Amino acid sequence: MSDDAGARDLPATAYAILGILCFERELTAYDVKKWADASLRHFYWAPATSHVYRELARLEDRGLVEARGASTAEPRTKRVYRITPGGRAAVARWAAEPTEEPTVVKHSVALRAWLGHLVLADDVRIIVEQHVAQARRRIEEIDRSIAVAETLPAMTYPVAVLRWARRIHEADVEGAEAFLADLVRSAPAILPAADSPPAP
Amino acid sequence: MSDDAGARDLPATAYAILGILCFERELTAYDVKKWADASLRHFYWAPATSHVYRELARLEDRGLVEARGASTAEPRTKRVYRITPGGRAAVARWAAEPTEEPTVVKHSVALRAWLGHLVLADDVRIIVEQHVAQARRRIEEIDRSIAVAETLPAMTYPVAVLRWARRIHEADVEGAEAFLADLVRSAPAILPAADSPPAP
DNA sequence: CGTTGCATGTAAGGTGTTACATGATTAC
DNA sequence: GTAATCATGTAACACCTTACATGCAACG
Repeated sequence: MSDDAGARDLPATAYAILGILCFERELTAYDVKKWADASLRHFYWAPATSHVYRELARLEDRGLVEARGASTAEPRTKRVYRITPGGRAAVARWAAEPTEEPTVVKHSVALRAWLGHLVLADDVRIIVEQHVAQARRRIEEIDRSIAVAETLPAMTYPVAVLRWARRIHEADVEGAEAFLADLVRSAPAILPAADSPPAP
Repeated sequence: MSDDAGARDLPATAYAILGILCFERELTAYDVKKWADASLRHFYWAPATSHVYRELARLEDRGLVEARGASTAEPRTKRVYRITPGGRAAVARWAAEPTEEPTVVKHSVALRAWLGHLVLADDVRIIVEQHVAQARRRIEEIDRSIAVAETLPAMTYPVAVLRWARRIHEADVEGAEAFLADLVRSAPAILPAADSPPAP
């Protein structure tokens, strides 16, 4: 038996939550969710609230986190979680481990645009333009996260990763704009429709 | 009753598969998987093979695709799928529909780098450098997909979207390199360890 | 005194994966 | 003839979400 206790075969999500718990002394499940929304979301994923609760319960079972406050018996009372030495060791081991896991970009607007030949060029333009606006707002959110993190010590890695994520989302905006420029060149007869009267 | 037959509440994945079937007259499940690996993977996702089979069966149930070849009764014989008019209408409707669904970048290397403070700076450097190499290979794959698609007519949208995806993955490489440069600046004492002898 | 934010969960169900089993066809 | 590729699925399970239920605290 090796000494990696309960740390076997956890999904990346579990390590993400464990990772969040490394930045503060203790957090409620609710707090973890807020951290995920503010930071993790931009380069990994934002778990559902209920998922965070379930994941923390599992991590507690495995001894990777421990809770202060109400015991499991009393429902609906505040519970504050803290990472254990075992949890810290597990997440550190995971973080140092090289991976072949490919980066996934799940981009439902790009997927729609990919099917552009099925719809009016104008509809494609609309959804991509909307996406550009949304992606710009996302970049502003990242900037706010960076601004907050920069003021804190011991956040140099998170800040560096948020900057990395920022570049990716900037490229998304640039790519979307280049796509729109392409669209204008390849469908000039359709796109100006809003300005010019329809041909008889 | 509206006439949107069996097209209710399908996940984006189902539309992705339906979309692939719009590009060719007919395809086997195996072919669909290959298309997904070559194209979809770079801006959306690559489904497991078994998933493609299950999804095609569901789409057939709903009348959005139809199969030629062996009937459902005979197992393990070749089945070729084709999109139906209803399927084409459903995917066209979906593609034109604006969405607020945020783009997800699921980047397990960035997640590890985010936790850099838990491990040796050298370990962080190694996994990020490895990722850069992998991301560069990914860009080459995208280039090959673009080269193939460019020779085909009616692939202008897929080509434009692949270029968009290419920008995103290029930004990933640039972001990773900037991260590494940051790392050298903030941890100069640790990083050159490989070249210089350890201090006594 | 009502709304917003904090706070915790359960139940049910859909999505997606891995592991496994099986066989036909093509190319060397 | 045998290896690789084509080709099809099932079973079991893990992951994650939505919908729902509950209640306290602070602010206006």
